[in-house]
Amino acid sequence: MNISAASKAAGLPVKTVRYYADIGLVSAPSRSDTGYRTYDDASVRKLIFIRRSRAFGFTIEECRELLDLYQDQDRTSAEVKRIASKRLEELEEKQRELKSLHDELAHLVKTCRGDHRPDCPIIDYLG
Amino acid sequence: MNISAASKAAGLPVKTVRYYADIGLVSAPSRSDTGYRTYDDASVRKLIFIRRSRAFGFTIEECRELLDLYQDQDRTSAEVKRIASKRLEELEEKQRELKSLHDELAHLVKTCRGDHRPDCPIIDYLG
DNA sequence: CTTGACCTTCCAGTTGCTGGAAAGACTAAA
DNA sequence: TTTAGTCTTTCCAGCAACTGGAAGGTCAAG
Repeated sequence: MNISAASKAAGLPVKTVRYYADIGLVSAPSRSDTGYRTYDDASVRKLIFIRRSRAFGFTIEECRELLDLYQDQDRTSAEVKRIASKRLEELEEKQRELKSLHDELAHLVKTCRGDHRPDCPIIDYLG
Repeated sequence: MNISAASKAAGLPVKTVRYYADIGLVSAPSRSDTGYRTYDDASVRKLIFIRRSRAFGFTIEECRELLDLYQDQDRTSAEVKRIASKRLEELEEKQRELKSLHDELAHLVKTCRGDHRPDCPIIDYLG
């Protein structure tokens, strides 16, 4: 499999696939005689794993840990759960932040008349 | 006012205050004989305005527009409202994304035993 | 044989700062 | 007056996680 086939199979841009090997997140793929990267199904599975992990917002470093655990038959689910719980808490914190920002901005937008005149509660609040 | 006094008054790091002038978000401050930046109350008010705008997640470019409107006596509140509404929609979109990620991850974390054994629904889901 | 799609490497840019080095300026105490 | 300590300056590099583009080699179809 050349890189574009692997990228399609993994659902990641070609550039990103190369990037993940550059930073050592996945091991360097083997090369054809002419230097083309060649991928097998196992590599694609790892790329998919990373894509899904990234979708949850895990950092590259966390993806590295998760990938290690994925490939470790002696892993404990406790370790996986620890990493996931940490991310879950971050998501909850982010949700709280977002909600408070949202509610405040929504209130301002609602009270702004949005007409041709200059007076505006949004500007007043910011200034 | 030297830069550190202005930074304290505005609630922004010194580096950030310099940065905002570097990128032309605020105008370059006047300088003392020895080259120290000097700030007045009006500059500080603009910095505070930017800090609050940034807190809502407005990009630097949006802050630029908002600041222009702030300083424009002939602005229309419609223009302000348009920018704020756009941000509000983004916040709502982000909230939806976060909620769906959260719910999915929360479910996985809940169903993971988190013990010494390797089997784990989180890893299963990612892989 | 040519065309066009693919592949390579390398370098730069994105966003919004932040850190650090080297050097000059100011202030207060000894 | 010296000295120490705290400003301040500029400039350059780095963060995260890619993404874009240039210059050039490769491959398959017609």
